[in-house]
Amino acid sequence: MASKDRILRLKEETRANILDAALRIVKEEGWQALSMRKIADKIEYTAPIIYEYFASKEAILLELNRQGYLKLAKELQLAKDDHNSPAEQLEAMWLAYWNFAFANKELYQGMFGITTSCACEMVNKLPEAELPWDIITGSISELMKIEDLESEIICTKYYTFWSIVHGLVSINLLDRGNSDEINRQVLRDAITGIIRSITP
Amino acid sequence: MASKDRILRLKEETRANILDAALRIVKEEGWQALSMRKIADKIEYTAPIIYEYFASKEAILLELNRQGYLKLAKELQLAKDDHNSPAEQLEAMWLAYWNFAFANKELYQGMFGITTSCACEMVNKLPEAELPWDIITGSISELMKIEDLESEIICTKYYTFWSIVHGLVSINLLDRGNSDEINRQVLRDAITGIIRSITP
DNA sequence: TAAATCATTTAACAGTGTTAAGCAAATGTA
DNA sequence: TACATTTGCTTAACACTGTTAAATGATTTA
Repeated sequence: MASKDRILRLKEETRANILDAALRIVKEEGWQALSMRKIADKIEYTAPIIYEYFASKEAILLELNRQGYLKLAKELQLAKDDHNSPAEQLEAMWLAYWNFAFANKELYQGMFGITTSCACEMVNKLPEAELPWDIITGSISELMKIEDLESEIICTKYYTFWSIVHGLVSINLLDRGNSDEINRQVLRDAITGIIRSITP
Repeated sequence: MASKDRILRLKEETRANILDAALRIVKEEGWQALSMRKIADKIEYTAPIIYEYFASKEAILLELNRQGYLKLAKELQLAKDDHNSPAEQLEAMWLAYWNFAFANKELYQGMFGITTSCACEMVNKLPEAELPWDIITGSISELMKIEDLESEIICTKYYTFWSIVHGLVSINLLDRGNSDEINRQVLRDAITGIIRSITP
C-alpha cells in the first residue's frame, strides 16, 4: 500500500526533474536549443520516457509558462502586501514585474514573447485568484474608486500600465539601449505618471 | 555579353522569389512552419538550390527582417513628410509605426519579437540614413531644441516612446484585450502625453 | 566535335518530435 | 515456489528538419 505512495512520489519527482532540466537547458543554451533528447540526457533517461509525464514538448513549454505565471503572481502579491495605499501598491507591483522579467529572462520570453502565442490561452487556464491580472486590477479599482473589476475603464488602464512596462522590458531584453539606471528611471516616471493620471 | 546580364537578372529574380515565397509561407502558416523544402516547393525547385542564393535559413530570415526595417523606415518618412511641426510629425510617425505593425504582423514579429534576438545586430547593419531611429529622433531633437541626436536625453525620450508603442503593439498582437478603437485611443493618449511632456 | 562549366537534382548525414515494439525486472496470483 | 501480468525503460523506426557532397544533364566555350 505505502509503496504505491512512494512510487507516486517518485513519479512526481521525475516530473519535476523534467521541468527543471528543461528550464536549465533553456537558461544555458536558449529556447531554440531545447530538445526532448537533451532533457532525457540531463535526467539520465532516454527520450520516450518523457512522454509518460508529458503529452508533448509543447506541454512541457506550457507547464513551464504556467509555473512562470504563478511565480510572477506570487511576487506581485508579495510586493502588494508590503504597502497600504493602492498607489504605492501599484508602483511596487510594477517594479516587481520589472524585476521578475530580468531575474527570469528566459521564462519571461516564453510567457510574453510575441512568437509564443500561447500566453493568452495559458493565462486563462490558471486559478483565477492567483492571476497577475486580478492582483493588479484590484489596486487600480481601489485607487479609482470603481467597484467593477471588469469595467472597461479599469481594463483599459490595466492595459496601459502593462503595455508600458512590458514595452520597456522587452526592448531592454533585446537591445538594452540605455543603462539599467536610466531605464529604471524611465519606468518609474512612466508608472508614477499613470498613477497620477488615474488618481481622482 | 548581354546574356550575362539576362542570367544575372534571372538570378536576382529567383532570389526575390525565394524571399517572397518565404514570407508567403510565414503569413499563411506562421514562422514555425517555415522550412527550406517548403520554400523550394513554392518556387518549384529542390531545397539545395536555395543555398546558391542564401548561406542558410538564418540568412533568409535576416534578409526578410532587413526588408522589414527598410519598409518601416519608408513609411515613417512618408508620415513625417506629411507634417511640418515636429509634434505633428511624431504623432503621425508613431501612428504609422502602429499601422505598420498590424499590416505586417508576421514581419513585425520577426523584427521585434523577444525571442528573435537578431533585431539589434540587424538594425546596425542598415544604411544609417534610412533607420527608423534616425527619422524619429530627428523630430524629437527639433521639438526639444537639442542639436545632438545622440545625446542621452534624446535617446531616453526615444526609448520611452518606443517602449510604449511597442508595448501596446506586442500586447495587442498576442492578446487583443480591448477593441481596436480603445487601443488606438490609448496609443493616441500616450503619444500626445509624451509629446506634451517634452515640449518646452 | 570535345572540353569545360553551369544549373539542378538525388542521396546522404545528423538532428528533431513522436510512436510502436520489445525486453527485462518487479509484482500479483495459484 | 511457479506462472502470469504488469511496470519501467530502451531500442528501432518514421517523418520531418537544415545542410552538404556527389552525380547528372544541359549549356557554353574552345
